[in-house]
Amino acid sequence: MKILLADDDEQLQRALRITLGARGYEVIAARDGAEAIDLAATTHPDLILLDLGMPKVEGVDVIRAVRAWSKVPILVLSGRTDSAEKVDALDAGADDYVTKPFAMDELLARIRARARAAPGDEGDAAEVAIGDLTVDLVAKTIRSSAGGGSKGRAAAASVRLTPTEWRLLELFLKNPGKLLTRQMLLGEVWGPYHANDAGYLRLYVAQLRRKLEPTPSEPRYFLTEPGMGYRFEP
Amino acid sequence: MKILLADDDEQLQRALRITLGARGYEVIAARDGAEAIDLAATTHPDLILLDLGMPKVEGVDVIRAVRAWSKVPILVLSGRTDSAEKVDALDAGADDYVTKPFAMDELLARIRARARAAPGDEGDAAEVAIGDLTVDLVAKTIRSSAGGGSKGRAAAASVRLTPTEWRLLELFLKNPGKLLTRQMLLGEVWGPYHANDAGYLRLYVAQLRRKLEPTPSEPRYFLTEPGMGYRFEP
DNA sequence: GGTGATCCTCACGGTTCCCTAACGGGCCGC
DNA sequence: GCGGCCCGTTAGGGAACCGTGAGGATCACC
Repeated sequence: MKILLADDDEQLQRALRITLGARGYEVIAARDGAEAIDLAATTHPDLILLDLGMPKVEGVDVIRAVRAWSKVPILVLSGRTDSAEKVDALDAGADDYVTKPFAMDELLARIRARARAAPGDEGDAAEVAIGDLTVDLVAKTIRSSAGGGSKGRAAAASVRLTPTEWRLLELFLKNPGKLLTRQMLLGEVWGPYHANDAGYLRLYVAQLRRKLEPTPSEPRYFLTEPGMGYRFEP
Repeated sequence: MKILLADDDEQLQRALRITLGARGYEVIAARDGAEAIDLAATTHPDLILLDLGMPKVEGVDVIRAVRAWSKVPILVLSGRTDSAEKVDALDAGADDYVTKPFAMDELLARIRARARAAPGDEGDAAEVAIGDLTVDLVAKTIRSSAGGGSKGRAAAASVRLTPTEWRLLELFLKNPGKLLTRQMLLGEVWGPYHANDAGYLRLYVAQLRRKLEPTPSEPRYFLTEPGMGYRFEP
């Protein structure tokens, strides 16, 4: 359970880091809005604790930027008690709003509530079949489904994906049949600032096809939707 | 959007009923905990507004009883500010906790946040039927509803829409039965600067008809309103 | 310091899509 | 009957997009 902690208050950040760490959460720290957006994209946290009023990027803009490509729960911390600010943050996509000062056990309970609602990543069916290959998302392995023991090992050795390829493949396999827009794919894999560089995608989709499709020149599983994006069809 | 309002405070209940009703929510009222559990089971609300400290059944027990069989979002209202009570309610399964007195616009924003996170139990409202075809607006797919196995696959494969056609179709499907003027359609699809170029529309409406209507020459779903615009009739 | 893998940039054909233009048919007023 | 208006249809050019290959930049590891 990774939590992205975005707060510029040194003292509060240390206290939260210790408390959350003791509860078994893995804490990633960001000190301004830009860093928060960046880390949200690169580390894929399971929850974001966001302090409004950080330097560089306005808090509501951080929420909007993250929501443009991710549904990760966002819990806002703020010293402001205006209901207008709460409404803005919640409508921008935040899931909860806590005003400082707050009781630590209440914050922890709200974190648990958000984590509970979040779709469990390590749910079921970590294995997906693509043609003659079987992909295991948790073990990060690909083996040949067709019976043979030694042959299977040999095939597994021949199909190896790079980290970026795994991130991309994970997105496809978790959204079978659905259209994934370029914007969404680029945001999830490379971060929100590269949402316009379409060149990356073509290259890595081509590599996935070359490694996973039976006939890469005529894709059957990783389909192109011209002008919109790509689609994984099981 | 149905909201189950469980509150024994007569005055607050009336105020909430009026406010929520004005926002387009359908309000179901319960006056004690037992009635709340009962109505939650029989009416299947989309969200529960629950006041702690109602007679007959303890608030936290209501939460547990509902959570035993449903994941409907529960938003707790309470006059108690103890963090211990908040923790109990949240850990029992509540999704949010608001202390009275509260600002009405904040409550509404929190309701929107909870409603946003709940994508509906199973029936995706994103699917619309047009004749023998079923359109899924989020997955951007069109498949044949009629059972036929191989024929269905073939039809699904043959119906592919371009990005502009999807934008236009989305407008029609989101405004069923309503007249859409040329001005409105052109502005939404091609931007505000092309509001007078009527040529685009004829072309793309024709393509939608050719791809979706059973008999494109005699439209049944995408109707022309001469001199004004078009209308989608489900 | 060398080596290998990974990631990104750049440039080049092929395909798809979008828009322009022109033509035919139904409806209305004259 | 006749001409104008609006709608439906078809064909074609230009632009954007996609697939592919080669090569440099960066980093981990030996």
